[in-house]
Amino acid sequence: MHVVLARSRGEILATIFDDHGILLEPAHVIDSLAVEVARRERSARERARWVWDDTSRWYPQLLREGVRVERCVDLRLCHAILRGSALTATSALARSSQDEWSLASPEPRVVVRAATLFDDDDEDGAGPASADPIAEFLRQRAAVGTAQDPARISRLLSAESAGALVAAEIRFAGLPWRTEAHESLLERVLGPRPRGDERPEHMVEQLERVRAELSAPDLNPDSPPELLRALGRAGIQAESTRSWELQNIDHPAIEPLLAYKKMARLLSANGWAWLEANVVSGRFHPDYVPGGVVTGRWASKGGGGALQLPKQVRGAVIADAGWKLVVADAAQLEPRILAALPADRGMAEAGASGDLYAGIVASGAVDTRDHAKVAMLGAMYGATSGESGRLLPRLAKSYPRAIAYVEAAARAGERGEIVTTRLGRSSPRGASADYDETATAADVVRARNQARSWGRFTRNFVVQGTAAEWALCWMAGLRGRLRALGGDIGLVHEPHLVFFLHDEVVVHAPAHLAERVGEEIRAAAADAGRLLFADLPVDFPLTVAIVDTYAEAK
DNA sequence: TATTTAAGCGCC
DNA sequence: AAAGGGCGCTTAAATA
Repeated sequence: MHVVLARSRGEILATIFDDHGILLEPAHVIDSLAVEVARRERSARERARWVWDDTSRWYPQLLREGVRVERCVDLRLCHAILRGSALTATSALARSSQDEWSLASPEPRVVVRAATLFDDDDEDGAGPASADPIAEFLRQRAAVGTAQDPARISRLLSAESAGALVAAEIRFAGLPWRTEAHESLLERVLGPRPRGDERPEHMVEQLERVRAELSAPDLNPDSPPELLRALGRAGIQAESTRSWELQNIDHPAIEPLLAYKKMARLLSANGWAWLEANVVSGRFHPDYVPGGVVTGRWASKGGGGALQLPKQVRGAVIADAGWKLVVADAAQLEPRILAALPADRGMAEAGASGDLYAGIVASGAVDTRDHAKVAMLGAMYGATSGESGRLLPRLAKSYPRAIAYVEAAARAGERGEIVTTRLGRSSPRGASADYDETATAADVVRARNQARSWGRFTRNFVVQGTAAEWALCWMAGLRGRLRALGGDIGLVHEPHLVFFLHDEVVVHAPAHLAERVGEEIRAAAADAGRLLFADLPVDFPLTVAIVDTYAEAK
């Protein structure tokens, strides 16, 4: 059963359809959404799927009222997939022109109130909310119906929508963050917190060494052009001031300079200011954007930088007393996806031992584990030169199916065609790099480079996008399993997801349930593998760590 | 002065 | 070691 929710002049309307899309109850006003949702969610018989324009506009309020939703359809996210997918390209939806459903989600206003984060829901705001969700719901069902294998795209839509629920729940619950631990880390690395915006002590010390070694007493190291000039005057010919380039230079100024840069990064990205802005009541609330990346990966927004939390500060992520963090990481996910996509049995076998790269060495394709890794990265990203490019042919010889698969994706992109992930997310169409007889040699070169660059994108798209689908299925399944394990006593009282990082999840769990959480995470990973690849002999092993602090994992 | 772009670096 | 895919954020520099 589907319950389509709409807002109209301050009221909430529900329209109910059965699983075949037949109208059961016409639109009627709901007095209290939380009461209505809670009632239907309790009914084992009904199995409601809530259909709404945008999960981030509906679900946070329900969570604050203590109500969880098992299943939903996020019309905006599903629309984006259906509009672009090769599997539904002939549908009316895909052939229609851009409309309000194609637009990005409007910015929900967020205010800090009483030391808690709230979304300041603008209930009558513009955006998709003003469009008719019933018409869109029916249009999307029709689009799915045009697919040759509707189960495939349906699975993707379910996973995408479940991901939106997960993102909202993670944001609501937050990642346990110990301010004192973070502060003591900052003091250890940077020195005491300075007044105002002065440089911390330890940065000043390193900077003075740099200035002395470069004979540049007034150097501002935060200005790349100025730094480059100072280096030049000291006889250092650097192309840029990037750390990895400076690393190779033998000069007494380099070591303190790199130390300074490292500290400057910590200070500006995750220093005291970050802590004050992003940690509220012992929780960091990641602001994920499901489907925010073309490949289907999540993006994040806001100063929290959820997807870029440096390893350096993860020691501040500490489980509550009596609780544990269960950290699980899908080992070598993308190479395994690459093996699974074309059912490359040889590569799948290489991964069966647990270390895919070691397996590739054992098969004799390359000599060392490092070579295996670099060669695989080259296959997935499209290396054109260097060691990676040289190793690629050896990989192609041993694993022709896998390499042919990504090569085909690259060629398709170069021809201006779209490519599609396992479950049916398609790449955008690249700008065609055509040229005619009037083109100069430079134009031709430019067009060719552009085509190759787009080919590297489509090559990576199928792997990264399918890996993202796997991760969505993994989390969606895990979410259900955790709720069952927790006994439905409330999100933050049960084991619950608190962090996600492309191929890694963190669950905050009562200590006595931590072992069982680990088992559920593994079971969910096995389910995800089957959801994407049925009974193909490819497994997706995990490393699972039960820890008190995130820094202990890996 | 305000906004946009580029450099640099963090994550996968 | 630093090539090749995807991001977001902060700061400084460039532009309006």
